[in-house]
Amino acid sequence: MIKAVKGTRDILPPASRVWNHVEEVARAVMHSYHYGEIRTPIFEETSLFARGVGEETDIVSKEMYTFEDRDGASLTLRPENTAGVIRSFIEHRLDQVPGLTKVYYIGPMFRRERPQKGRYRQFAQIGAEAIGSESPAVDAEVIEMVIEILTRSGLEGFRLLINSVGCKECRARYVAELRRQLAASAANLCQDCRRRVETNPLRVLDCKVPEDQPVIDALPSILDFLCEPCKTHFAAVRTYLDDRAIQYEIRPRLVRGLDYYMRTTFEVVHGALGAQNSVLGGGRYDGLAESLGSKVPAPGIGFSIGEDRLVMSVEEAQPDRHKDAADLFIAPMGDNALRHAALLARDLRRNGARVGIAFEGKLKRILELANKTGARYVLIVGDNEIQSGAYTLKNMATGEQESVSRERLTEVLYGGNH
RNA sequence: GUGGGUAUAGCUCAGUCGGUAGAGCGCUGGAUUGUGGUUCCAGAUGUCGUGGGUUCAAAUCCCACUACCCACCCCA
Repeated sequence: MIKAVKGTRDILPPASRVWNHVEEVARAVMHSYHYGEIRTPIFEETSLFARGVGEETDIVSKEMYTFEDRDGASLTLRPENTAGVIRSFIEHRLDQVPGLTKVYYIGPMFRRERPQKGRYRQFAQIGAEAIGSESPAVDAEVIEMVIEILTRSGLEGFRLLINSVGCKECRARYVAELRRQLAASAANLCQDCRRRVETNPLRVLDCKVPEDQPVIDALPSILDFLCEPCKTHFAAVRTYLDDRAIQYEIRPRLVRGLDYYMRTTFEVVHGALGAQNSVLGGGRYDGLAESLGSKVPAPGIGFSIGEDRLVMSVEEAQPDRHKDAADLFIAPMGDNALRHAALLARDLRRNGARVGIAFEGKLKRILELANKTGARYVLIVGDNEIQSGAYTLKNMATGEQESVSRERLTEVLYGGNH
């Protein structure tokens, strides 16, 4: 039997309803913040991610789906979408378009990792980017927007974590200091951390090995190393979040994995996700456009929600809020009735009702089916009903039946008295 | 890439000391000519993950492999 490849999966109805719901909420919220949808290709030149995400990151060094095109070009399935959006921004000279560039995307990303709870090789992200301003007010609005999406999706019990990772200059000073202190206590660190001291000292900060915690606790906070502009920026972000009464926790240890982040970084965590407790991550990336070849500065900030994880968390909160069920299920008695019922179903559907129709089977069987699928009403259409112009409408919850005209049927379905 | 766990019906799982497989749910038909849910009756579905070994005999013991899950690394 051919099965879905490792780390990929089918989203079937009715579970797909939750996905639809989450996406509808996200679109509505982002439209209300005046974001427009951007659709970029699902694969790009490999060099885009190497330069954008960072050559040394795990994503680029060992997780990309890279393949050679027939003409020899190296292409890669996108592992994230910020680099693609910035590429598009530069290519189409969106800096020339009046106002901030505010775009969102929903779609699949690909990383060749070992799958586990909340982690897939093909996964979906809902993300947004606001490009063209360094203002901390934009940071706050982006965070407000993403919190709005989570809340209106029905997510409960999540926590917002924020931090500032500084700019090139102040982070470099901080990293140097970390290296200095960690080198001194390397003997007390786990294998991974000893390696991290060389590769990426910031990662030592969120090491989970208990034995390492004393050393980590003694390390300085990056917030004490921020230069004046970065300090001011972070303070302003916090003020704007306070204005909105958005609850957050400052986590100086919060480091994001992608190289391009600077200044504001944030993350939302939720308990339903196992070891991958992060529902979304985001941050500011002021130098990214230039490093991808933009001749003009294009400071930006964005986030991406792990849609798989959000859906998982929402399901945890409200397991059966989204049921698939027909408003009306039509039971035609015989071939004549089926032809009549088909036209009736079409008209009712055009008016927005969710209508099912039984193409075969005895009435008993059809009622069983309607019952199992949760249909609210069954309409029995037989030759005598067609002739008399009065159908038999059965309320499946109460078992009551009435003889209804076409007008009365419409009234029951759309009249709001049910 | 590393570690641990699991693998028996569509799903969730039981299966004793090695004697050739079961339950619940679901599915199909009937009790009911055009009336569902509850109930009753009947029925179908298995490469016991794959391959090998031990044995008169393997779902069960041994070996290898594969898949899935969880965790590490890292991230959404």
